[in-house]
Amino acid sequence: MEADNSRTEEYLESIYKLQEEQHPVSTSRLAEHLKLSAPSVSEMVKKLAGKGLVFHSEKGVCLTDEGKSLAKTVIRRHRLSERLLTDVLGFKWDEVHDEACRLEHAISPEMEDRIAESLGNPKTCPHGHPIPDKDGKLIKEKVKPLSELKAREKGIIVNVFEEDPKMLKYLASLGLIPDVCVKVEEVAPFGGPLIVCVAGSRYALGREVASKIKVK
Amino acid sequence: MEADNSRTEEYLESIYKLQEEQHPVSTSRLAEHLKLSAPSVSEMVKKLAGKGLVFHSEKGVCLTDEGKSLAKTVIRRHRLSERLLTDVLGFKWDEVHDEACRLEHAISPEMEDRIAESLGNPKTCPHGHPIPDKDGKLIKEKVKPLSELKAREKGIIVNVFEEDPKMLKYLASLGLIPDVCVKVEEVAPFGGPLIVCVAGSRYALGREVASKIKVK
DNA sequence: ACCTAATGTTAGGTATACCTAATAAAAAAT
DNA sequence: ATTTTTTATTAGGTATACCTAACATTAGGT
Repeated sequence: MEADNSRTEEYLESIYKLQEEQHPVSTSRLAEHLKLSAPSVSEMVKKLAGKGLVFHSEKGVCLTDEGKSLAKTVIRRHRLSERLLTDVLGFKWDEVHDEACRLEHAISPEMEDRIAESLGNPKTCPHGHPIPDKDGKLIKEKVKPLSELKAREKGIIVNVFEEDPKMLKYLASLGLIPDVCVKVEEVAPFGGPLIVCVAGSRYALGREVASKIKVK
Repeated sequence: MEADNSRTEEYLESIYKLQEEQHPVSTSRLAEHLKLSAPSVSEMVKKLAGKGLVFHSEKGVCLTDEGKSLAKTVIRRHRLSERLLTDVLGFKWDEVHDEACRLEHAISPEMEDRIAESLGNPKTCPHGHPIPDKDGKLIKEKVKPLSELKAREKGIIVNVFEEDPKMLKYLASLGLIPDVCVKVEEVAPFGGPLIVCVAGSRYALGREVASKIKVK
């Protein structure tokens, strides 16, 4: 009876992402991230636990090995989809997130393989996030937020922790995309903006924004 | 609340296809095609009627203009997906149907446009069926089944009315794919096989199979 | 220690899309 | 003309995944 796993996949993906920020994931954070009510999430988490994909620790929800593996598969499909959308179909990096959110649940293991192969096994998505390989291995580079650089320090953008299309469009317009070198010229005091230099141009960048740009 | 139209799309697509063979579509034919029980279909059809996508005529279910238009959109997405899968991702024509059945519901109007553009606005799917254009126009070539050709007659394969992967694989192995010229050498009597000539080779082909190959 | 605020779960309810069993109506066969 | 078969629908039921309202539990703040 052709199970529809898309809700399960969506939950696991969210749990995985939240858990990277802060380990055991609370129901409320998960509900907020999924834009669902707390009871809905509470109930669904119980079902996921019943399927052996998550378990309840003291402080919140944790993925089991199987759950983590499935989550990584979904993330792999999401990021491969994004690459397909940009590299083959000519989408801009600010247009791909929502599309990929739908595609990730419609991709078979075979298609996953073929996309990866056709694109030359890309290591990252257009936003610079690592694409887990078939075995779930993924290379996390050691990065820090651009906002933590001091005046006169340089860094290379690794990834951008942002999904809002408007913000992404803005960042691209400044040339703030992965693999680009940024130099912090000045850091305004009292949480003020950073003056950064990208490809010869200078821009003032809010702390909030800068904290989402990860550099090495 | 982000409606999930995939079931609606699936029904409309089926109705459209069946209606091409025989105009008003009976509930039972539809149920058989969708592999669902008759009551399920009966109920769903009522809902589709409520949404103004189909209506009940004397003899069966008919698509409204809106329903037909939506059906063609789904078919366009299905066939564009198939082309993407073969032309870009290296799938064989016998591997694409099921993949496309899932993809067709995950494709936005924007993605539809980009696929079409990237592939140079293809006119047909890998099986030779026409891809409706954005306005729902589609060019149906005048064809007849290969099985209706007489001895010594020639034809060019336009499309193959078959979804079974095994059969498609077999046909491809004989070179029986769109745009190929076939000559019927002999027609065995009493509904027996046809002896056909394709690219210099001769094969015996059952009537059943030959009837699914449409030529011009 | 006590009250407030945040967090989590029960309880009860909705919509969607499926099912089987039974019934009604229409078409085909005898 | 009557029986049989096919076709369609109604009735009643299931699973999934969502909801609000109410209650319970835990954590801080003073």
